[in-house]
Amino acid sequence: MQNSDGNDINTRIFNSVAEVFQKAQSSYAGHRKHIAVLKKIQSKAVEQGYEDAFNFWFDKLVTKILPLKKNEIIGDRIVKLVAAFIASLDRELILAKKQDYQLTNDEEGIFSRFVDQFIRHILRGVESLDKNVRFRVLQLLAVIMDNIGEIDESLFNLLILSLNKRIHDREPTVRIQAVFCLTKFQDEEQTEHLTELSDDEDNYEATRTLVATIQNDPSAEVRRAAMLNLINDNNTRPYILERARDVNIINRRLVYSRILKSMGKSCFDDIEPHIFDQLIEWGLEDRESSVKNACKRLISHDWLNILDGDLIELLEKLEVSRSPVCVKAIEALFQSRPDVLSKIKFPESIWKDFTVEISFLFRAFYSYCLDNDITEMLEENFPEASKLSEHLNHYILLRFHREDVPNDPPVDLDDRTLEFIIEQLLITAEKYDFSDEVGRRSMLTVVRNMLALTALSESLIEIGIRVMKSLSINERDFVTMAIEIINDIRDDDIEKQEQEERNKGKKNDVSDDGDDNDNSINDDAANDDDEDDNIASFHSAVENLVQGNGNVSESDIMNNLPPEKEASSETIVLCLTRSSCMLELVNTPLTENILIASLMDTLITPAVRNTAPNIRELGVKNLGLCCLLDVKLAIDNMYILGMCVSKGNSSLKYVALQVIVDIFSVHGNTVVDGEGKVDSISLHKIFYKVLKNNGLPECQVIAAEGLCKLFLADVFTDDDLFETLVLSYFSPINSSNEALVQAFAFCIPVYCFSHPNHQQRMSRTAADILLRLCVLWDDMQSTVETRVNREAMLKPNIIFQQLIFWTDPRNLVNQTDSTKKDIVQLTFLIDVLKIFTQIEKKEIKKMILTNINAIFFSPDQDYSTLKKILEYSDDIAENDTLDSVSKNALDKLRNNLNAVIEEINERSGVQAKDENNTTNDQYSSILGDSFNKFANGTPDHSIDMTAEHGTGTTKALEDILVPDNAEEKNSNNSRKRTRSETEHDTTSANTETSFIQNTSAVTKNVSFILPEEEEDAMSIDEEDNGPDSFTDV
Amino acid sequence: QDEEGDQDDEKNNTVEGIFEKDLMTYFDENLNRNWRGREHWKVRNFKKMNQVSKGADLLAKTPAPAGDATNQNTENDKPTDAKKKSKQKKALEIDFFQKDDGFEDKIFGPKGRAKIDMPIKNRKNDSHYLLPDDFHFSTDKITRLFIKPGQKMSLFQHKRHPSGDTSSRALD
DNA sequence: GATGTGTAGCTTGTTTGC
DNA sequence: GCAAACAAGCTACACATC
Repeated sequence: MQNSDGNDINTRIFNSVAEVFQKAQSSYAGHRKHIAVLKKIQSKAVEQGYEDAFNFWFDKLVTKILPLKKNEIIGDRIVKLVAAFIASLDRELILAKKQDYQLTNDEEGIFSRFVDQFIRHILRGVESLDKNVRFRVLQLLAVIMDNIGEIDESLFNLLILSLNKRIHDREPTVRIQAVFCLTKFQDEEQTEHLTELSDDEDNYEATRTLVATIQNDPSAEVRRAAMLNLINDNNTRPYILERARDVNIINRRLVYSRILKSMGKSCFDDIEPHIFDQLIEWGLEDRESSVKNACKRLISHDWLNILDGDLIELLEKLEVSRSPVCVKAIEALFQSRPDVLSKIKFPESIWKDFTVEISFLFRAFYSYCLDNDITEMLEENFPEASKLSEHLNHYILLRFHREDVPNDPPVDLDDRTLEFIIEQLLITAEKYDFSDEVGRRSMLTVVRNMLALTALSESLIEIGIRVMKSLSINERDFVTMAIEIINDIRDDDIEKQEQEERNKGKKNDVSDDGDDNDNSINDDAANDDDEDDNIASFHSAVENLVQGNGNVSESDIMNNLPPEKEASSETIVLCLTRSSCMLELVNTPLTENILIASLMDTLITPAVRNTAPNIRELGVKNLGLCCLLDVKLAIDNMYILGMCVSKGNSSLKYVALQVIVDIFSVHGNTVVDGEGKVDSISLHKIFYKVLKNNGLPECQVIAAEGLCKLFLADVFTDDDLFETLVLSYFSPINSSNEALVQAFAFCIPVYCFSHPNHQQRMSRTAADILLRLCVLWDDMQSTVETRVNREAMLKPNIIFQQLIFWTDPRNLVNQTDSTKKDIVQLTFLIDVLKIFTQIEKKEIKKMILTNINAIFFSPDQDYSTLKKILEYSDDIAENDTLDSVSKNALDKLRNNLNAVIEEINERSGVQAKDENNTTNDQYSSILGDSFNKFANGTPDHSIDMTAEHGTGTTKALEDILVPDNAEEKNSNNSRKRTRSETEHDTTSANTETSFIQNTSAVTKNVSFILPEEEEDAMSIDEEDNGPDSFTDV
Repeated sequence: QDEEGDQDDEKNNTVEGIFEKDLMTYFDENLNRNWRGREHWKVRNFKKMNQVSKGADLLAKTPAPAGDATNQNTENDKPTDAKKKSKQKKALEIDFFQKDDGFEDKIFGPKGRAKIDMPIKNRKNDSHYLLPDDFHFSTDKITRLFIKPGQKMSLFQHKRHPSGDTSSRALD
């Protein structure tokens, strides 16, 4: 080949290819043509023996687009061009092979050499330092992956190696492309190497990598790419569907709008039932409406259409009796598919042939029509009440007295099914129209008879009682009927026992009951070391305090001898279940409800004394429900309830705690602190202890939620207890108690934003909370070994942000124009600035300062307070050595403050006459008055409040205000010292002692977080007498 | 200013007591996204009261943090700037005819292993980036009594006395 | 890590085509 | 009559910058 000719051809190839690229970069428009041209250039080059030259220049030109950013459209166009070119070559080859053409010129070899060279070329950039290059390389690989034919093993290995590295690339965009590439290897590997489906390590490698990625990649988009491209088979499906709870909204939505939708009918067959239920529940209960809507659409649109609009079949697939969320599903369906709604009919012919699905539809349809006032549909489909009761009775008979049913139904329904149908009918009945007296009476008879059945399940008891309530004339009528049923059940049992005794002879058989009780007592002992003592004191407490137990002696109870004619424990449970369901629906005071008082004597009080845990718990619940109806009863039983919480086993604790909270919710503080009453401090201590005890997480949640309720209701107003509450939210030992964290995450902001007084309480305690947590965090960083444990603790900057948000007056509801003047957050800031010097770690100082500008300032706020903040921050700026970031933040704060203060000065210039002669301090007194005449939460007010609650933490908080050693050394700032000292005079006589107290308070708090070191350290109250204190009452 | 005063009066007359429900939905909606709490908490505007309760905006339009006034004055430049930027972007074109010999070396250049990989600690996450169980705390849940869920307290009626012993009277 | 800007992936509403 | 196609507008997340 001649040199000049060679150069000429070489150049011509370069120019031709470059020209194509040049044109193709500006638009997708001519791509078809460009590809044809490229092919022509290639084949001509090959003809002339310049195959390598073509490949060389092609690769060289593609290199040019590698550094282009992700969003650069030019890059995408060239990538598309390359992909289309390769795809076109590949397609031609396949077509040729199929049609068995003679491949004259080794097209296959040309193609594979081109591809091989191309891939090897761009792989040179796969580990480039430029992230864009890595991105483009993998993007190119991803788009050509489907069309590269067969590649040799060394290249294959190189590719896999590179991809497995890039799946851990620093950049999410690169990882996404790596995922795209890897997905192309799944299918091939499985078909190539897998004859049977197994999770054999080597063969499943790509899929395994993708599964690891879908779960562990920090980027939502990468997980999304894996989710949408992972092969969907029995092995991988759980990992894909699990993404219905991905933290990312889009990923969750895609499970419903893409994954499940595309699965079509196989959703019902190929997904495990419990996962299927979960998916529906997650979807319909999602916090995000878009996810919820996607799920609703899937069910009511896609799935219903798949099943040709057969609603019953859809309900079958949803397994309505298994998953309670189906109620929501069908509601959504009714709402979005009026066409379906109008087709639903309930002719009388099917009334006796109800199935699970039909009965569910019946109940849901009725509720929907009722809620939406669709009277014509109600009239058309639902019969008069007497008919309903007749049908209900039919199914009750089938379930409980099958022998009495004359004609056995064609289909044999099992007990569970029948109970479900009965439940649906009862739910319908609760809201049914019983204006027809005949219908009402017949339904009442049916329901009363049903409630007398001892084999009735708990859910049917509950709904049965509710129906009875709705049928009753008044509450008295309702209570009478319920108690009649309860008495009958008990009397029957006693009669039965007597009968048996008469039959068998003697009472030799102490039977199972006694054994059961013994066992359960042993169970209790396992839970608590000193359970025996507890039971003793428990019983004596019952003895002394439960009303109307005059005649039973302690020894009777201790010996566990049932009084004569006592019903069996099974029967007692039946009675207690019914009575608690009844009591839940009663509202008239006990004084007007003599029957319930008698129920207390005959059923409830003995149950509270019972040694069987389940009976005792039911007894306490019943007792609690009665206490809600009578303040006197509540007062009398506060002590025993407190005992149950402090000495009982976990489930008794759980119930009793709920009862105490409910009593407070209903009766307020009248139940404590007075003659013969339990004092509130003791009860506070109980709450402290439960809240602290992370061995019983469920009880912690009740304590937390309960305390929040009571604070919200302003029943509790103690600052110390409140601080404890907030501290347990942030405490790392509770970080794994999700329910607790979520309770606080909801309740604390509701509390803070619902009333200025609430926000002020937060503001008063916030700085101390922050300081304690900073100290703890610092401590944990140095002492705790594992990263995971260290990360259980929130970083101070997050805590600070949170506290700033909670104290921000702009978040208050019921805002008035005085909100702008609110200084509740500023007092928090002042407290923080005061404790700032106590913080030693630069790191923490930085975290506080860099967030300090989230504080809200406005010229409407109190001048002297703003001025004070400025002075404090000036002090810090002068005396602290800060890194530049902290300093910038602090300067920004000072600038903002200066601007606001300046604005106040300007405004007041109109009012104040001789402003030139007035010092700032004088200003403060003038403006302080005039600017705060509307604001309730002035600094004076908040100080008053503090003084009012001057115990425990508050003391500690005041102590914290005292400057620490470092401050004293640095005492050239006389102004600051003077201020501190002045304040200090009002709170404590001796600086030295205060300082010591302060350190001890901090230490003490540390042990609160790590309770194993000091048992009662959580209780900030200094003089906690320990567990026995409650018995001293 | 006068307008605000009037609105406030109106608020005080209408809001008191009546809008317990509105307050409840207000809290439910605004705290919806922060249910996970702790590290997943994010600052977000507590704003949408207008839509929740009919006319009365219980939450005054939050005054924008300092510099509110400056927003409207000199804003003519910004849109043009944006347009310029987008034009500049579109103007980019590659000269495929230019042969730059050092180009490939720059791109494929030396491999500085360190920076291009994700830190090891980020490669595995025990949460698997899944949400925790949702316990669905809501105003509805917390206003109900524990053992008598049919009975609800009214927690959001605004009461005068912080001691408030009788103010939490439970309602049906 | 705080901040501001950009953008993917919808959602909504309207039009157009089969 | 329904679905596809399209623009306009929205929001959570990602990216960029300091």
